[in-house]
Amino acid sequence: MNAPVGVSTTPEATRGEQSVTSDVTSDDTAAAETRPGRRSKAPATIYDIAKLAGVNPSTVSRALSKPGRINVKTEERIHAAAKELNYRLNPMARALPTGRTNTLGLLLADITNPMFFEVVRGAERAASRRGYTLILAESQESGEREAEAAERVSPSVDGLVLVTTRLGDEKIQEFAERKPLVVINRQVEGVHGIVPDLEPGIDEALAHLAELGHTALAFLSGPANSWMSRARWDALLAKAPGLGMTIVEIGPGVPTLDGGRDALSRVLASGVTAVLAYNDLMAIGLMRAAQEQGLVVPGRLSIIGFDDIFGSDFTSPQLSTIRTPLGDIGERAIRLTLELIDEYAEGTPARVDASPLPTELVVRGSTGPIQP
Amino acid sequence: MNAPVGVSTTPEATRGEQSVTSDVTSDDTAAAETRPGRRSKAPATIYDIAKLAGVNPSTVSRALSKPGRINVKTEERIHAAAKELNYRLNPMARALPTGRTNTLGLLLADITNPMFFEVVRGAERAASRRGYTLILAESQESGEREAEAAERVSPSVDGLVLVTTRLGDEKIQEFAERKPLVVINRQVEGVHGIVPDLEPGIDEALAHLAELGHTALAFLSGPANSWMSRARWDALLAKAPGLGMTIVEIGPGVPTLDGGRDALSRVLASGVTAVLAYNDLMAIGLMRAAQEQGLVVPGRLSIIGFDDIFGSDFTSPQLSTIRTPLGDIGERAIRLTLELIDEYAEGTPARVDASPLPTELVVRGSTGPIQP
DNA sequence: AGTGTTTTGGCAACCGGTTGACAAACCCGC
DNA sequence: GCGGGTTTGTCAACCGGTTGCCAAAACACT
Repeated sequence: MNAPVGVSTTPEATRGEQSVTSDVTSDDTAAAETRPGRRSKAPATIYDIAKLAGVNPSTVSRALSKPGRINVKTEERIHAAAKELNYRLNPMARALPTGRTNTLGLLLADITNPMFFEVVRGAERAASRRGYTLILAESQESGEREAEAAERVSPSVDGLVLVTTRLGDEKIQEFAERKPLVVINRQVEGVHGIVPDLEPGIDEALAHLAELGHTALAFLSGPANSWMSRARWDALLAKAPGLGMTIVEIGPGVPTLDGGRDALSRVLASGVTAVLAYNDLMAIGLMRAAQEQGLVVPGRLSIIGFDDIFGSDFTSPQLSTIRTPLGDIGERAIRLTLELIDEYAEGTPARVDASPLPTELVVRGSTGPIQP
Repeated sequence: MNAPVGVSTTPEATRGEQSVTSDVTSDDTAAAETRPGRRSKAPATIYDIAKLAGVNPSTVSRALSKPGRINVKTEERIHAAAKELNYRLNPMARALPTGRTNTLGLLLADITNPMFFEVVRGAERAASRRGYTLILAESQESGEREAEAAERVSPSVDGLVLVTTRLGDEKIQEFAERKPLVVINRQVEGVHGIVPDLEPGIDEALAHLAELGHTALAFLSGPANSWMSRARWDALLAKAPGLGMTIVEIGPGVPTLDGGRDALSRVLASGVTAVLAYNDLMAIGLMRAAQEQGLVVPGRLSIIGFDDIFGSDFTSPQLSTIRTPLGDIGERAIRLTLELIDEYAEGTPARVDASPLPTELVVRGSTGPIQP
């Protein structure tokens, strides 16, 4: 009844009224000058270029983004005009009709966690290689804020990467069906995920501890909803008994220095001689707390972290840790996201690179022979 | 001669052909369902809402962004429709006519430097409080890449913050006249800058060292084009002699662990007993190199860093350092940028908060009495 | 010279919002 | 019941690009 039907428009106003003067072969240098006003410069548009080069705006558009589509001579003229006007494309104007922003969102739980350094580096590398810009957002380890951030960022990116997300599976799946999405350090039904291969690192770590004579281990687990914490625990649980070692889980805990500190009393009470912590931050926190109590590491307690973050070799003793190939993970996540975008746009099925991303043990000073 | 003049258009195609069925008071819940297809959901637009609510799109626009402009009854109906369609505004479409993206760019030299943690945190806090989203970009300590990043990010943000930029003054001024721009840790003629007040921290540090008996100091300087490195050196140079101490500059060096390491031989050769490094990373690098040579810190060499970054208390001994209020700096930079944006848009002159951002000495273990 | 084919460039619609201008509808007091 | 002032909602232009369609121009080949 009230649907707007067949509205007719009056003729469109003339967009470019002829600017009589300004001979095309203008006074070269003088052109760029900006007189007084405040921050004057209204950036040049393709319409300005078109006028200057004496062609249609659509021709400018093509000359600039479809090399070869246009006569070489014209193309050159247009490029010259663009340079003269110091033209730069308006990404929003381009995004509107095409729906592509050439931008990817990377959501981190906590910028303050050095774990993300290499992920970001790797991601940035892969993205810029393909001409994409990354936009980083932080969720402060809160699922709610993360959902909000994803919501906010989502409309202006072509794809999303969630790093060690705190979101629930359903929420993730929901986002995944709106946009190409990849999760890092997590596996969710129907969603692409990039996870390291824990096995080699864990095998080495367990062998290393066994060799040092440890038989009673503890795992300091991370947040209860952390997929990766669970994965690490599951792997340890599966392997340790086979080597004749006992292992207990202590946690969950917050994945920070304080989370590690807070676990000390439970660690001591458990009577174990070696601890694997969910991540390096917790390992370091635990180590510092132990040292403050006068306990010597590794004499009294051997400690192993996960990830090999920046700073894990600042401590004394330096931290032994199971290194995760974070840079590769970030890089691969972006590459996969890009594949998904192509798949969505062009129908070419994404090839997913399934080669393993192995972890490895880095032996430093925080592990040692069991006290006689 | 070839200017396009007075083009007339044919009637605009009907945007919304009446979708006969779908009674407005639709089957509530059932509506959201998405059938098969690939990632189907084409997001709802204000046109969809308009159709559903039986009003004009412009009314929808106003209902959504100008509360009060529209009859309460209609507004409610529109909000209901928006909710039902799970509408979310397309930021690009909004940005195009208004020229405002509600987005700010933050350019960092190196994400890997923990110095930026708190800056980013503070900035994020201030930005999101005002409904702005931050875009982080990294320049990897290269002026060229930084210019490129600024160039790339600039068109899609309302303002820019440069943190310890490696750009030249002219380049910075150039960007500043295109967009509201604030620099952190730098002062440039005609550009707004946020810098900490070095004096208190440096005074305390010098007094502390004097008290410990040191009389021969060195400053490990950072990159040659670092304004902040120069500022720190200048302040030290101005103060040290007055306290009866000698001071030499060793540098320039790269502002990383390795930069600090590499300076060791020159430090030892200089015969000083205490060193202030351009930043904590260099200080830690130097300390570690010294310890590897069997030199005891602080016995043989006292070391002070700058900034108090994450991890500066991981070392042993823990690093004494001159703390910079990084979070406040990030926060204030964003607030100022926002003021500049308002000034530009509404002409209300920006009020700049000029209260000092004092540094302070944090005494930990890396400084001690001079060896007898 | 005449016809067929390929290039080249212009036209106008479109992406999804915002906004100035204006007219219709409503409200008011007298 | 009427003039004047407000509200409310519609119209259409606009932001700055992209792109399908098409006609004109250029080129090729008999």
